[in-house]
Amino acid sequence: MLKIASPGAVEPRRSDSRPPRPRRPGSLALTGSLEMIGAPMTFARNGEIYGEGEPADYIYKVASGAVRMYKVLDDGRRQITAFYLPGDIFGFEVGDEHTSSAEAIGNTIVLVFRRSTVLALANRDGDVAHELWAMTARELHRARSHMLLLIKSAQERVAAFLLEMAGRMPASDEVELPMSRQDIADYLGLTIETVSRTLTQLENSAAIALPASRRVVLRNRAALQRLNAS
Amino acid sequence: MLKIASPGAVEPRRSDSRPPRPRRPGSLALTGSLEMIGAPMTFARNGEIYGEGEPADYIYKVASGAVRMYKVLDDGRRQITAFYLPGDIFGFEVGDEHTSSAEAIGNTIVLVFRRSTVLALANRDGDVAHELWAMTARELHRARSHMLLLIKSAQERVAAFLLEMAGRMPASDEVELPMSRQDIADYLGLTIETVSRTLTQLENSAAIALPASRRVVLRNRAALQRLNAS
DNA sequence: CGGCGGCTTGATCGGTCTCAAGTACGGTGG
DNA sequence: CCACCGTACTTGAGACCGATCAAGCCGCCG
Repeated sequence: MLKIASPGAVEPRRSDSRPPRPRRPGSLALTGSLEMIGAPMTFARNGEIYGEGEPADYIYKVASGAVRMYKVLDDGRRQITAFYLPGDIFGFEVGDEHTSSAEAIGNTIVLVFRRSTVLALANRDGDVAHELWAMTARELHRARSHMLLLIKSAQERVAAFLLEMAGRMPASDEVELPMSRQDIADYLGLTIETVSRTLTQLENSAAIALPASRRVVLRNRAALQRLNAS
Repeated sequence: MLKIASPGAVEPRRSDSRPPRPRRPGSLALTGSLEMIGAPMTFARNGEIYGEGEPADYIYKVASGAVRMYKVLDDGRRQITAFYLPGDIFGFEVGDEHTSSAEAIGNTIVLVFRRSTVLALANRDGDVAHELWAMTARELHRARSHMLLLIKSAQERVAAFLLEMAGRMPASDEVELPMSRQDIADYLGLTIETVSRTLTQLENSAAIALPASRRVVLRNRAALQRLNAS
């Protein structure tokens, strides 16, 4: 239990200077009650979007690509707490500082919003305030589900992960994974070898197919569900 | 990984009929911005306060005793997501249903508040709304810390648990644990045997003393901190 | 005194980690 | 177009930690 989880080989660099200036506008629909203009911002593969402890001045919405949010324990182990896919909003904090770090997984475009603007809006409009609260509650729900994941066996964790990703993707039977095996491992609390082995087991038992290492075809959802207790 | 976590031997029974009628008033300070009257309600040891999926019409504050909040996987495994001690507020949901179950650990008195009252108040007062949001955010923070726990070794988990409990108790060097080994195990994602063994290890290494099975003296906080990576 | 539930301790088993090669793939330069 | 390289991924063998199965112990209450 003293292993380093290689938090990205290449030193991450944000590909843009931080405080962004609106260029092409993008819209953030806070589930309808709030429509805002965001500045698009591009991050290179493994680029740091923000770090734990930094001031949380901005809120982000994934336009394309994918984002991992994580914490690093002081012995180097990394726990990924969430993946964010196109359409997802992240980086929103109640306090003034980010409580986790966020990085682009591949090349990624996010829309950026000033936190102060959103908070001001929430102060005037109760519906907006409720939206923000509901967002935090959804994160809480996801975190609790994730806790349940972490007490399961390797097979259950991987099966649950695949089902979760499939549910969040447009074409829901063929999943294109944006993240590496290491990312999956750090999300599931496993090692990369165990993730790899488990995937081949699932392939051998005809539950999935792996036409490419990052492309997963769900061949037998029922079998995956069965593995995935509750 | 197919073990039953004995979700309470005796069938839990609430010791009071559910919709409570105010008797002796107790106060709920929502960190200052909200002061409310709550009806005291008593639950026997292992009594169910509410179940997952039930309507979330009430909010609770622990007056005395302790409460466990948990989810049960369909194979019987139980994950305790949180313990609530005197002063703690729990049972608050953004949606209309409880997303977990809650039980009294020992004989417990809670103060009960109508959710609708609190929500109405929040609609009129932005500060109250912010308080509620902050409460959810604190829960999120606790859930994320708990996730980090679950990827650690048994020693680290138990050490972290003891430090957490000590930090939440009045006398912070001698901890009186209200919960059983089974509860601790289900909280930490371990078995009761591993929890027990780990405690004796910690005692043998002089990090703690165990004058009674539910009484823990923190004898060497530094050693516990050292175990507890980040 | 007996019985029972909660806790501890012991012996063995098994799943996941660890260490170590080997393989596939994508990009770069000749 | 192909040879080369680096990175990501897979596969194998062995070790280790925590789970499992099984007794025993302790404190409490009838």
